[in-house]
Amino acid sequence: MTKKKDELSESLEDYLEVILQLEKTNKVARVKDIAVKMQVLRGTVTGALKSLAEKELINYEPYSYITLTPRGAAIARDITKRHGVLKNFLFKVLQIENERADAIACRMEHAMDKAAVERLVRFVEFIDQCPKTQQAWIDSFLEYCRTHEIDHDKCTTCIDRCLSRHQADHVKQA
Amino acid sequence: MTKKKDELSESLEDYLEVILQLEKTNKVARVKDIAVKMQVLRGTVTGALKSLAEKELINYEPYSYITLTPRGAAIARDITKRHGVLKNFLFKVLQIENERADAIACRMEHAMDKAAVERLVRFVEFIDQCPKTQQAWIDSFLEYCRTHEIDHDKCTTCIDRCLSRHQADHVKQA
DNA sequence: AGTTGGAGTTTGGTACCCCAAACATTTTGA
DNA sequence: TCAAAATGTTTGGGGTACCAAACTCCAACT
Repeated sequence: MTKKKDELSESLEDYLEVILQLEKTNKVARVKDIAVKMQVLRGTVTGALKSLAEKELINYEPYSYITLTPRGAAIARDITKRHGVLKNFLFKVLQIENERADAIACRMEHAMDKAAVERLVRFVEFIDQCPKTQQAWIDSFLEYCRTHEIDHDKCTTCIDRCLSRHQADHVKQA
Repeated sequence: MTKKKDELSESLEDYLEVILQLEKTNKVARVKDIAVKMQVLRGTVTGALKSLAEKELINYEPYSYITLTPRGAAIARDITKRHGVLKNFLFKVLQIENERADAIACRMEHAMDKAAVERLVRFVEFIDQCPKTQQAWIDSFLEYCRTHEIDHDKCTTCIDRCLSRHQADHVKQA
């Protein structure tokens, strides 16, 4: 039926993301604001809006406000989620500087399919919940980035600490 | 001087990557083979080659073989490295199925800057070397993906095993 | 109400990347 | 050696995405 031409270009995905963001902060999205966020001229925005309207992802009448349709909003939320997940991984785990993490996430978010995003969510969750990793392990990673080596003499105490922490946490909950 | 217009499009980056790959396996790159790998018609390849030749990234004479210039080869190797790192992470760590990991890596590789790639390399290295993670931890992650929860009762023994393994490895090397 | 300036749109142009199909060259193998 | 076959190139056309600048609309202010 619909073949597979439901596919949006990366650019249009970005527009949806920005529109959602503007709806949240400003109630409605205006061409000028979209243009600023997308770093593009207003004329370019008009073109993109027509395209999105054709696909029934936004409600658009010339000279009027722009709102997302339910389908558009769903896609926008999905993309925003990807963005958040990726940025979180880049920033919190890989410890890439905030702005840059955001910029990279913005480009990477279009490359992953649903399953991959889901996997990454689980992965970050797992780091956060497995007693062997958590923040202590991420801190060790930062150390490793500086020194480029692991001091195996320290590992025993590190693992011991990990065990104590786990037992403490475990007792707290019991 | 050169401002920042050294920037290659994602598409041209892909062409360089493919040409490098073909140079390795076939000694030289031919238009038809590039077309197959890029999933594009031969005519499209010719256009891309002209573009790359203009930027002095390949040696190109009509109807003749194609080779990378030193600059082109350097870029191609860089992109190939990104691709490998990403695929490795997606496949080995996130355990995304081989083909799909490759396809996603192929799209993500253009989004990361040098520092981010470096970080990811270190990250995978670190997982592989830190006694608290390594393959055992990755296996636990897979388990977590299935169950969506951590069985904290098992953590103590898991950490104990980790300690033993580390001590065994450490002794081996001493 | 009339004017004016900001917001939105249109138009014409560029660049990229692709396809289809006609065309040119090289390779091949009979 | 000399035509097919395979390979490579050109041409014309389509889609997207952008800019610059002319233009239209609307709303605010006097």
